[in-house]
Amino acid sequence: MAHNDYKKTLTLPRTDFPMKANLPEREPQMLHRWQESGLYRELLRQRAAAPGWVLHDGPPYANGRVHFGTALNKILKDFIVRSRAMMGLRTPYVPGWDCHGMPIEHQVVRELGAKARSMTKVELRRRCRAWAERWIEVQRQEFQRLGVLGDWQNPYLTLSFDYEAAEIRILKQLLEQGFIYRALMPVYWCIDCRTALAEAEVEYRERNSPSIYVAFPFDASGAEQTALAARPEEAAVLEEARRQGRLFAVIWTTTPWTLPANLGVCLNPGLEYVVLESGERWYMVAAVLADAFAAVCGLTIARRVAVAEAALKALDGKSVLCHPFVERKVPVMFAEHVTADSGTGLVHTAPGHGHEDFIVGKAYGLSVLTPVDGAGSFTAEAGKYAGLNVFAANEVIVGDLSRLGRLLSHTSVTHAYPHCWRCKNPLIFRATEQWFMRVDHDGLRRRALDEINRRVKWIPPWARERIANMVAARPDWCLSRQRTWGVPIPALRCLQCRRVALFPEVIDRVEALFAREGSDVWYQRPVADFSGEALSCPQCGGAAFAKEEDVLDVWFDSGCSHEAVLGGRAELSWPADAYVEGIDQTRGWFQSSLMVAAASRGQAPYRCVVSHGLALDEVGRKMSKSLGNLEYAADVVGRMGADVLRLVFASVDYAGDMNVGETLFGMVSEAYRRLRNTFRYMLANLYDFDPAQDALPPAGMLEFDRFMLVQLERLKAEARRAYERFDFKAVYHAVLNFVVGDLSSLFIDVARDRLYCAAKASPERRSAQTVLCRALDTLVRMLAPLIPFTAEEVYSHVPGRQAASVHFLEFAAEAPEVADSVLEMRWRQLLALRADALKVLEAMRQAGAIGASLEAVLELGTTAEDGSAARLLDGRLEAFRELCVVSGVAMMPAAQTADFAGRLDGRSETAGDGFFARPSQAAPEFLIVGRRAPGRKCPRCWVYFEAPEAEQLCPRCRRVLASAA
RNA sequence: GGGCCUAUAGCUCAGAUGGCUAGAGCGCGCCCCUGAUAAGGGCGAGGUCGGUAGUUCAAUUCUACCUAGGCCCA
Repeated sequence: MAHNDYKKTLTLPRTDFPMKANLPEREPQMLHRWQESGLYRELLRQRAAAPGWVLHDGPPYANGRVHFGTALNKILKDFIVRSRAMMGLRTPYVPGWDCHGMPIEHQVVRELGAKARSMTKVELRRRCRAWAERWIEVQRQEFQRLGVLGDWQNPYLTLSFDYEAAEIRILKQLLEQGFIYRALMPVYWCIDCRTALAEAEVEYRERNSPSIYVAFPFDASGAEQTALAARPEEAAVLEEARRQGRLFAVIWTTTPWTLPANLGVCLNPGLEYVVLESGERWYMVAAVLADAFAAVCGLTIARRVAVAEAALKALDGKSVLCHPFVERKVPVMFAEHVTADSGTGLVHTAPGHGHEDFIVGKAYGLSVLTPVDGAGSFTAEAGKYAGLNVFAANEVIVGDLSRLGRLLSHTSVTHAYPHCWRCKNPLIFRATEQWFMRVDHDGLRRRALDEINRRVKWIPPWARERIANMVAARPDWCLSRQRTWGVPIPALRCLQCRRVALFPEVIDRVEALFAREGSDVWYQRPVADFSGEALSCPQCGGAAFAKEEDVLDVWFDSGCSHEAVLGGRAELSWPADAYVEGIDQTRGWFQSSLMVAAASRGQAPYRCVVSHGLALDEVGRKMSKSLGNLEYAADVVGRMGADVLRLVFASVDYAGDMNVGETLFGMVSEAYRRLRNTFRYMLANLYDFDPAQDALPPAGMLEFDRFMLVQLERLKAEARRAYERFDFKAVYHAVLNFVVGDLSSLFIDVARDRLYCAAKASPERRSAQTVLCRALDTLVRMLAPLIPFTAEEVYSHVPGRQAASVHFLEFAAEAPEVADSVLEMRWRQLLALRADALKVLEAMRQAGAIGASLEAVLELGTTAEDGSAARLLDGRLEAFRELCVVSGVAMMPAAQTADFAGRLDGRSETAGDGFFARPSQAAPEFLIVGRRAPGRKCPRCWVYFEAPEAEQLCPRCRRVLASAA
């Protein structure tokens, strides 16, 4: 036989599985097949009897394409749903969309331009609906393309009739329970969008504001005051100053425009105050801020008199101050929100323009003055400022203060100021009539906190404290919006007394009509269809009503989803097992859902909340259109495939923000190729293997192969634990380490000789194949939740398939029978010895003595006198030879070992005529010597051997061929 | 200003109750193989574990403060 003919006698790898993934083309085909075969439905059918586990989808906003952030969220959800399914659970997943709200209305109105103004609400709403539906379709396609498995044919939409009806039903329930009230209260107000905004719709941006110190004169005409100073002579001086109009209380503000609405000045009861003499005037400020105040206002202080505590107390609630430019006496009040951080320790208070101001004002019985309309212009109540825009008025007011001698300092500050999240314009705080949900009614806040702290599991754990802090501090929820695109609040206004109210019986009719015809009916039908015949105003008995047209906050829409979706679908259940959203939803959906559920059901709507960080760009900047670094999922998927994008998200720690860029993509693409190729190699060596027939029981396998099975068990357990705690990066890294470290560079390298050269059905080859088959089966299941397309493709080539799709399977079962700690320990030692042997071989290679490792033989010596070390290799010399992939391994006589030890003389390596030697680092009693292999290379297996010239092949290959013949 | 969080090799991640020369994969450098081949293998160089102070026989691991960054709030 000619030399190169022996190749035909080998069992070389063989497979159709392509090395090149070509995911952008292959994945859509796979997706099509899944859709055709109804994979999602079939999976649920197969798990029909299994315990359910529900991830409730937080609805993305139906506007725009799917970018990295949205993709990250859906992919994490898919990891979770798929991995729970592979734990044997029944995991229905109903995706949803948030369809109402300002962003859509904004876009639609902008596109319509001037036409929008002449449109009826119903027409405008029709456009908004069409807009939302268009984007839902786009996103639906894009989410599916990412490989996200769910009920895409029947998603939930907040604009669907039944959803709107459910939402109205919850509103009614909350109303009847006493949570809903209407009040005049300061709220964030966007003068551009002309609507109230929820906390969650506010974003803080840097803004330049005026910074002014304003003097409020003490009322000179008033009756004699309590002595402000303790010492009689000082008190007399101050009283004299007051009578002459030379005594002032000083406040600091950055919103001059709120001064027309000023109704008082707040002090902190815990602070000490002083009165400073400068020129003719006396100024009252907090003691600790006195110097800073004087410096800012450029005042020279002649005298400093402490204000007596008792005198201060006596001022409480008394209208002893004059408004700086309006004919108005205003009281001194005490409030804890006043701090000594900045300003003067005295705070100008306008109940119509500030939350704390409102609360203090309420406590002191002040009215709520709001001389500003919805467009941000002063009303007649503001006197001479009527008609002015509030921000434009700043300058005018400052000018007036200056003329009147009330302005002590005028500079500007740059600070974080609330802005509208949609139009990005600065907001104002303005009291308007709004609908609210009362957070402290019926112990709601306490119950919500109880749920947060005791019942719900938070991942990562610190998310608990965050939401708890927020809920503990949150104000009542402003539910109403003066917009068109939303679920109408079915309130009626009495035409006689103008009182606005919600009536349960009206809501019942509304609910029924919404369920049948959608919420447009509110605008289409006459009021009588809702009010019924007998309705009368509880205040005045009036019987004529008009419809109010405020809509519900979109956060209330989505906050009801647990009820509308989990409570309304047979395959789902309440509460959800998990909510999974970005950490920003702590103030959004996590909270709105919780408030609604805790109020209506007394319980959180979720058992567990997983929150993730933001997807940032390569250098850690937030992705945004304006920066031009916004990446769309579809672009990456079209370039690299969904599985690579998914693997990217699987590889990083989602608890924090992630820098997602080309570096990461490059790295993960490489890892993907590595995984894919190893799969390919495993498949290629299993083409003639039927696990049912050919697999060996562990007891029948080679020691080394059994050791590999033990490693595989460890991986299995690790991955399972990682999936259980939603730690996908741990799965990713564990799998990659196993594939690269244990399989590719170790097992495959070592077992290759057996796979290729041993007889096809020989135990040593079947043993190796059994390892490959079990590893392949385990890995393909383990990775299925992360890379569903590739896993399916691999699985379709796996011998002895048990299901039509890998996604119907469960994670590989544990195999406790392979555990063998003695064997494991022994092979760890052998591997350590191998690592040292490889260093010897490397030294030989560097010196040009060998190329391939089979060109070398090794000799092992042991310096341990009792010979215990050598026992490690007892009967395992051939196994160790395979492990090192050399042509021979032998033990050295003691005398020779001593000779080498002498030559080494403590050095880490030595070389001489035809040998390289080094002591083992792992097991110092061992000494390893490498030499060039004697004899010649077997043309079949490439192992060097010594034999008479007549023998072409090595003894092993001769045996193999003889047995085959 | 307040709350919560993060900071380990160029990159992505490990490092349990504090304890030997801090690990892995990728990338990088050098080399090998050509029967996984637009593959595969070996060896190697990379880290004062954000900084400072403290507790301790001993700190990446505990405490305080600081710096940088993130989210949320004022």
